[in-house]
Amino acid sequence: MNSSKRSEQFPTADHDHQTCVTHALQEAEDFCLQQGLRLTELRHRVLELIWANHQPVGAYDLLEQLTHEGRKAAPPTIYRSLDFLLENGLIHRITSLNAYVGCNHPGLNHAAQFFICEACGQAAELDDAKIESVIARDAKRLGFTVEKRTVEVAGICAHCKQRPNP
Amino acid sequence: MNSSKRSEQFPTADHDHQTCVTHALQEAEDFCLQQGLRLTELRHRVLELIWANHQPVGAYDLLEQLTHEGRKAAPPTIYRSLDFLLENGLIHRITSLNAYVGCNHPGLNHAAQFFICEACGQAAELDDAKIESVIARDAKRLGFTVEKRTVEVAGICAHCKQRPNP
DNA sequence: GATGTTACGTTATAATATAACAATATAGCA
DNA sequence: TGCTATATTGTTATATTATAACGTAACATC
Ligand SMILES: [Zn+2]
Ligand SMILES: [Zn+2]
Ligand SMILES: [Zn+2]
Ligand SMILES: [Zn+2]
Repeated sequence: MNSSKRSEQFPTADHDHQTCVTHALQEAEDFCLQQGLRLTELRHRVLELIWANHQPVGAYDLLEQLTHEGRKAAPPTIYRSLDFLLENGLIHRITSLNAYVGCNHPGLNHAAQFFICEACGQAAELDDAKIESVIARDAKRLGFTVEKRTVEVAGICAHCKQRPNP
Repeated sequence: MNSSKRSEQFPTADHDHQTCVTHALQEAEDFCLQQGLRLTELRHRVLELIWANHQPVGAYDLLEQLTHEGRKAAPPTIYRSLDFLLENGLIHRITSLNAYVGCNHPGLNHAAQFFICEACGQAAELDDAKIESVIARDAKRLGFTVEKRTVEVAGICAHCKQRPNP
């Protein structure tokens, strides 16, 4: 039971991450094919780099990796790919980190909550309907129409609490 | 009933904002006196500028206002004041806007949620224990120790829904 | 008043993101 | 096929937000 319901757990050190990557890329390819979207080589590669691990990664980190691969790349190169991936729900932006992470449920454009470990840098994506309903209730009381939610919780994950130096 | 329980409402156009300002500044002065903190002229002025309205304001906006007042100011000037005000719970940073807004319950270092109107730019600060408890429950399930919460909801406030052009 | 500490001034630079326009690739069609 | 409109990427410059580093001034305590 290493990979079942992984999207509701904090990524563990021993999980089969290659499965995460191939699954995410496959889902992205399927989704884009289905939606008539062009997952170009660049966009595919950026998505792959983002999925290298579960740590949100900065735009300029990605940019550096692209240039090290020999590709001609400038800030707009990476930001345009990020925009495409964001617009189509394939990645999330972690506002509190100015960083980007792969989405566990691509294409849904769903609300998500993130728990981010300050020790190992990993982020867990949750989709807790309860949080959404409480926010919706507050919004209703205020007469407020919700457009975008940002729920990001920083702290220390269970794994890092056990290990002093991750 | 214009100003009662204002902290749980979206700031209305007709509310007596001068009361907000004087109350906030008075509370800040009292708090700093009580805690042995130095609310210097600069810090006091920055706090006052932030409380000019209920719209989160950017650091460089504040900086420009200071320089227009004839004060010698550079980015560190304003960021150091912001740091002081943040550390002592007198203001909040709105991560999704890179902007700063006065705190309704200064000194408590409490968790807060923000509802931010994309039309008028105003932000309402809530302190919904329910949201906190749901987050705490998720954290417990994950074995996650919460350090910092960011809950920011963007959308359209009731007032702006009624008026097409605020 | 000497001394240690805190706050502020000043210059430079880091980190993140976008504007504007040119070149290229792709898709749809004559 | 070749032509044309559109989408994508390349390129250069710049905007926006934030911090590093170091010096000076104010303040407090003795
Ligand atoms: Zn994984
Ligand atoms: Zn961790
Ligand atoms: Zn007010
Ligand atoms: Zn509004």
